[in-house]
Amino acid sequence: MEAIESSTGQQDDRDTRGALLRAATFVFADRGFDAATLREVTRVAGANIAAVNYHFRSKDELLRHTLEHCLGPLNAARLEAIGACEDDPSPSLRSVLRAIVGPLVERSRDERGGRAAIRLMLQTKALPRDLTNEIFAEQFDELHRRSRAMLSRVAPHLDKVQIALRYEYIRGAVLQIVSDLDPNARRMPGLESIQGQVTDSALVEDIVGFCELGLSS
Amino acid sequence: MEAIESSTGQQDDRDTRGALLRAATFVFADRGFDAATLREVTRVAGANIAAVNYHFRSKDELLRHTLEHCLGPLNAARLEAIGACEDDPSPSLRSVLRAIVGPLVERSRDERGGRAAIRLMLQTKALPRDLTNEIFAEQFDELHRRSRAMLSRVAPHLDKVQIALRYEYIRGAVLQIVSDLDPNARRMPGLESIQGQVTDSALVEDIVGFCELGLSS
DNA sequence: GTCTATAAGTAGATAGAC
DNA sequence: GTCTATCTACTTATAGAC
Repeated sequence: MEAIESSTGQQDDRDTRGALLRAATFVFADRGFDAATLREVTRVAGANIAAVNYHFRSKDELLRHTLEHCLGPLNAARLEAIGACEDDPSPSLRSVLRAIVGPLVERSRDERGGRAAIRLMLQTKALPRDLTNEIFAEQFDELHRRSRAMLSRVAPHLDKVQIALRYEYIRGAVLQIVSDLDPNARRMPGLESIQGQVTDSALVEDIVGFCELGLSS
Repeated sequence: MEAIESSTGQQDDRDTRGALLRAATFVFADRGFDAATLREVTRVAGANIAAVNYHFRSKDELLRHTLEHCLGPLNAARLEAIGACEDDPSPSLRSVLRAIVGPLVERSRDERGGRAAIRLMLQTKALPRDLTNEIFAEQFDELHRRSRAMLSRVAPHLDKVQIALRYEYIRGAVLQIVSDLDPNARRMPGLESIQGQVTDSALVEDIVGFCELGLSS
């Protein structure tokens, strides 16, 4: 019986392997992969130091599984949102932008995996490595391709290069504001009025409004 | 004579202290502060391992001086650009956006310190620490305050919160595209056409155009 | 100012008992 | 599967000769 449960890969509660994944998500996101130690991860997980090398092979392999564990759900939500646009016979620019922006903003507020996923995305952008580049390519290349294709459909006056550039501006704008709103971010003078007051949906609408104008010609 | 030159703080060539600063800029930016070792820095600088603790006190203090060394010139260029707008009796939205975007894009292409400065900014955003937060506050808080004030002047239909949000979107868009164009960034399918062809000035004008529309109402 | 040698600590990984 | 104990390697930092 336990062998069957173990083989599902969805037994992330109570068992050591799942506890290690959740602890690694938190510790890697908080301190960075290089500064994080396996001892810290196992302490948070309530596991023994040797458990990491039993369940995963190495610190690198733990990072791989951790990224897939926390980026997978985020990616799935974003793909579903874009998929809904693709199924819409007459999508609007605004609805496509909501699909691109919404899932990121909403999940970034989630204490569990969402916020950590954002931090790990920023870390990977700031410190590219072969291991993480590979994982991010698997996770996000299809999403970005389909997102750009949808943007092209609803903004047909822009050519391929313009779409690619502006899609990056949109991604950058979202990541910037979402990381500003992270409770761990440094207190920026002039942003205090934002850092606690803006609701998710208001923020999404504001970003979408900005980007809609930016794509309007 | 040498004592006078040493006291100017501008003797970054030939001497060990300057070589260490330049090497640290490169190594910290490339591998990240935590993964970088002082042995690697001193090897690149052609100096001895003990030189770091003689010229700086510790790895942390080397980081502090390195950040000030490479963020200072970038910050000065950005402050000068905003200052020119402030002196303009009737500045345009476009000229203010150029002042915000231009120096970052232009310097990001500089192999020497500019590209490293961008990478270090991204790392600090992704991995906030007391030490770096403190330095970034000293370096950039005034710049951001004055940039937002100028945006308010040329976009008077937006209130303080809207200005603060949209200033973050602008910063995010610039940092995103600039880090995409870093030769060390991962090869993103769909961005190949951009990663080698767009000129600095064309890129600045494109970002400025996008943001100008985004601020237009 | 620069070097060698080394101290003192901690990292990831593993062997082997249970 | 989980634990203790330990191995090997590498880190920052420093003492002291030159």
